Amino acid sequence: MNIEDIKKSIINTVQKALDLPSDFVLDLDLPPDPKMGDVSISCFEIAKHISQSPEKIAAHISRKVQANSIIQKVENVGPYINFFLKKNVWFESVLEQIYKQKQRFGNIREEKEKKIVLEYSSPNTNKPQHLGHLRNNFLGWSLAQILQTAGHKIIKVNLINDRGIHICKSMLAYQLWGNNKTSESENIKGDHFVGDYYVLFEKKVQENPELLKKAQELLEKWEKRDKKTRKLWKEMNTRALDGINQTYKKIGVRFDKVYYESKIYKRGKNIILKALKKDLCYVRDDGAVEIDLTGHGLDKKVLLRADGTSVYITQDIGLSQLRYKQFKPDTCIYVVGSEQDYHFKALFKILQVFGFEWARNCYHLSYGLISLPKGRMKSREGEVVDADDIILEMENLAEKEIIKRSPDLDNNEVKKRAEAIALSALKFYLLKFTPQQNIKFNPEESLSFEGDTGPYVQYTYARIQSILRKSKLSEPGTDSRIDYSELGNDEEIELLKQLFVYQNILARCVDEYNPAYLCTYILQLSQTFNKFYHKHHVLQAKDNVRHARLVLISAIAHVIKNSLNLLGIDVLDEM
RNA sequence: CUCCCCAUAGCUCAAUGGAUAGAGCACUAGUCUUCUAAACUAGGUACGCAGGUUCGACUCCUGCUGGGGAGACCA
Repeated sequence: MNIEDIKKSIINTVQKALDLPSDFVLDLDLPPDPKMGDVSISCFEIAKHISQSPEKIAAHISRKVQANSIIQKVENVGPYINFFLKKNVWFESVLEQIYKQKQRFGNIREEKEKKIVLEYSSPNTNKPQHLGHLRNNFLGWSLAQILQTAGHKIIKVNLINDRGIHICKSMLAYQLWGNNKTSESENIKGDHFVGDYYVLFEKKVQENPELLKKAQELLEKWEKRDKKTRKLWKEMNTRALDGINQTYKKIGVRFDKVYYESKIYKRGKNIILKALKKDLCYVRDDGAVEIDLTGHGLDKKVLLRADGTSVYITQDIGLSQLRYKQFKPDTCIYVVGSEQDYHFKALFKILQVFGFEWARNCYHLSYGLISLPKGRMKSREGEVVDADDIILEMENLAEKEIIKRSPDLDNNEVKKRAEAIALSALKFYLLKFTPQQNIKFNPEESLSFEGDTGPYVQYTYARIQSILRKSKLSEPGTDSRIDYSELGNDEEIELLKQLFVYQNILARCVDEYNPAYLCTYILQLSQTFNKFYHKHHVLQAKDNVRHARLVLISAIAHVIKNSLNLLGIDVLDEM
């Protein structure tokens, strides 16, 4: 018997007791107080269906439902039916299912498996990534992992914004003040090297507005494929990308397909010209091509400049169509910050107006901005929390903590653990917020390894592994000798309940594109385990209890590992 | 001026329209000769304001106040 069978069986007893149609949807809840029961069903929906008071229905069912192979007893509290389950059956079902399914545990196959193009990251090649990009990268990666558990095929896509006025700004600054330095000669990571010139440009342009014109001239030269300009562009771009890719590697983020704006930016133009012929948009008096979206609750939007060149949205129109042709996905998800909410509303609407039906299945996963105590992050002024810097800072902190605890540890092992712990703290910190929520960055909180943090969960996992190692049963298996009726104290029941609902949590993450539910969940699971740990012994318990508890904690470890991996976080066997 | 997002404890965040609104941080006092104290235990405080829908609202709707973002031939 598995978890699904148990749920169905409980629901079925209620359906039968009331002669409800078998497709009548009933959901199981957890009662607020464990003393009330193990699982519950509320009667409000049933009451609507059979026009009786929910209290009467609950009372009726609690009298009528008999104990069976799963249900111990039934009680009603007002309009709620509370079920007490037979502990041994319940524990055995859940724990053995986890043991059998391992990393597949909790995965729910959607009826229709979809092909999904997931665009995330999309960096500019004129600067290194900062905290906001990390949020994007972590969200995108985690979401890809989570959606895969539902059987969806995910194509992770990156769009490198390697062209445009912002790129020319750093190029111009280098031309003027670079003195032929290189990132190698200065021993600076490529993206930082380029980013420094971008910041320098923005500083100098304050004193000398003429520089902006020069940057625009440079852009024109670039578009005309001027040899010297292209050479400089290629050099600086290669450096910047090299640096960005190093950061990707460090944080464990990958892509299935990478697009370069410089290669595809002209693509949207033809689509717009075709739409023009069909009168879906129009040429303004000054020659620019515009679309009127006021009928759709939006504004007018320029699609092509008077000189025929592309604007930002032009290339997005082109790329979305290109990707549709290449992959024929069921859904496209764009992971992009909330400051572009309007842009994507307009983009999807324009595509629909142009007759691309698939645009209805495009979705902008908008996430909130990160602000610093001083205010908004500003790349152009260098007022940012740099991604590489904060990772390094956290690794150093983690290293200190590790050495404090294990002074004799091998240096390589220290480095390895420090990296895992630092990234865990950072990833967990950024993922535990609901994506839509803005984050007020608090340096101390984010650098912490204690409390509601990734390392806390990792620590819980390491504790379990330590017990399993000492038990000589690193993988306590299903065994007919295991007597699950030995389990049943408050902490054990609470742990089992949480394992029981894991797949519901995961399903919500899939449905709502939201990894944060998993964060909340593993924190709670870890807390409950740590309470159990302090109150009850595993290794010192008598034989049959010990064995059952080993299976329980092993199952918890599996679920923690699964969850952390879905968040892009590695576990450690020792900390 | 218009549109979008947000408002919960001193601070940072949780809470599929349902039972007594939860964590962490900070503060106080405890717990390591016992499976790793990155842990645990005990202390108390909150749904911005005003209406509405509902058997039932932190959750949905309207208005207001306050904060953030957008409405560029920037990306």
